[in-house]
Amino acid sequence: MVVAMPNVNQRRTVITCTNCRLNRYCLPAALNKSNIKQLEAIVEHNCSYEKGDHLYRQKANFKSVYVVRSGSFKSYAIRYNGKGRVNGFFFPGEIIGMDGISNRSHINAVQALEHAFVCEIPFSKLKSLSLQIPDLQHHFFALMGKEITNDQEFHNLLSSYTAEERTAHFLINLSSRYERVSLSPFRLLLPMTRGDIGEYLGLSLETISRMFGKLHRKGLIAVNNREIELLQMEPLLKIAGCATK
Amino acid sequence: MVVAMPNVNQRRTVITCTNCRLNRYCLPAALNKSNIKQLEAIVEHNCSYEKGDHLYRQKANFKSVYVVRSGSFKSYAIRYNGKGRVNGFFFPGEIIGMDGISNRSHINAVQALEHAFVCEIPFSKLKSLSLQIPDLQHHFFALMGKEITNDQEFHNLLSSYTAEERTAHFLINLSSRYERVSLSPFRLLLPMTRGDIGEYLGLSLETISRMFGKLHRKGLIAVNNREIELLQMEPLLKIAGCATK
DNA sequence: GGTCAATATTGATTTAGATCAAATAAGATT
DNA sequence: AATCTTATTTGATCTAAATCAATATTGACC
Repeated sequence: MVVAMPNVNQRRTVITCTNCRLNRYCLPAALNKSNIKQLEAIVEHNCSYEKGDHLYRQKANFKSVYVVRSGSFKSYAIRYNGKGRVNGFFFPGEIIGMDGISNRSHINAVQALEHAFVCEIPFSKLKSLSLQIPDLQHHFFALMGKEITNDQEFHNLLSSYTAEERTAHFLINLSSRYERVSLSPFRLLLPMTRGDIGEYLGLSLETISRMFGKLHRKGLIAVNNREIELLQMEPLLKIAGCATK
Repeated sequence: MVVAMPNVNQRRTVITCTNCRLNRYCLPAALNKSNIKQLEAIVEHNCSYEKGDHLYRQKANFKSVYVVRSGSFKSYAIRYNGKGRVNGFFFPGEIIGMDGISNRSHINAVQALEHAFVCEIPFSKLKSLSLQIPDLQHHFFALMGKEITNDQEFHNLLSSYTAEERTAHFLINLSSRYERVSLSPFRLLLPMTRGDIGEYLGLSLETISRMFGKLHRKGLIAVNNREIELLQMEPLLKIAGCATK
């Protein structure tokens, strides 16, 4: 089995925000030491999930947001007419669960793509703490804002990009998210299937496979099943519609 | 000229949140009377915009969020490669500007589709006030959460709906937003062009025109230029992929 | 190691919607 | 009212990606 996201926090010591290797990318990033202690107190650390386990299901009551500590997840929604599937992937340091804030129940289901750990943050406690710690409130507004801008940029992608452009964008996006948590940005181990990627990008799984082939033939990537190597970033960035600078 | 959104607040009296006819759908909805007074104090009421005026442009500094009081707006983004266009429409009672929260500058431009008034709420003041008024913080989290779930549902639409389904969904969505502010949910006066709708839905303007024709031929809507009448809601809801309950 | 199920690739064919191209129609400007 | 511009409709043609179909590969499980 390919383990895309190495499980980096398996030591036996008690894990806290203070000693977590992801604390620079997570909520503590915005806080001073004493505030971090306060945050730590409301967080349930290191909840474990096996591949295929659900973090939550569609329409589940919303009570917490979650931060991925290791492993990865996909979120998906199926409407009553059967339409719509994967709408997000989550990697270490990223927050899951904002789809439940507005009406107290999740519109998506979230499932582990591999063995994974998350930290659970009860939202009511997070809100209370945010009233006391302005930096925390500010940071959480910023995180939600980031989610909004990401989703809107994705709207552009789905409404105006070709299959090749979407595929390149997907790889570039993954690359920068891997890099953020000190994983190689050039050698991507994908935890999801071609089918998952296709649903996410609004393409068929066959098209994903073909686009990987096309980018490979152009010499921009190397493909070995779930392992994708990015060989030439500049042209990839260009195809992906990202400013290269 | 078709005036889609009648300007409902043109009286000469001083306009405040307390006497605004939209206060049930806006931030004050979550607040008690004394809190509303506090909110009122930080809001710049009734800024006026003519058709084509920009509320802000891409990359403009973020300082405020805005609530539409009357009229309507579209938001759009153009990437450096020229791809991507309209990504949102805004009607009375709706909030504009969340695309600037995460990194202090707007990723979209927002332009008035007709003569319009907005209220401007400086975000730093809103954040400070939210620290004092838990209900306000809660409500703003909910509003941002709503934006997130809307965007994600739109992801599903763009990745799995046919042209006809998207068009029906668009009309149904508009209908419910019009109804929310006491406008007719069955007689929609569209302030935007077919081209705007096409960009928004990831379709060509010709396809929008054809889909309006198709829904008309099925007897579900009547089309008279920018005026669309919804004649049969049940089948429309079905095509739009909405549970009819 | 061998079997099975899930996943991925590759090719052939089809199709939904884009694009190209006029012809109208509506609004704006004089 | 007359002109000009912008928006809309409708038809003909083209094409990107879906779908259908057949292998091939990989990983999971006895």
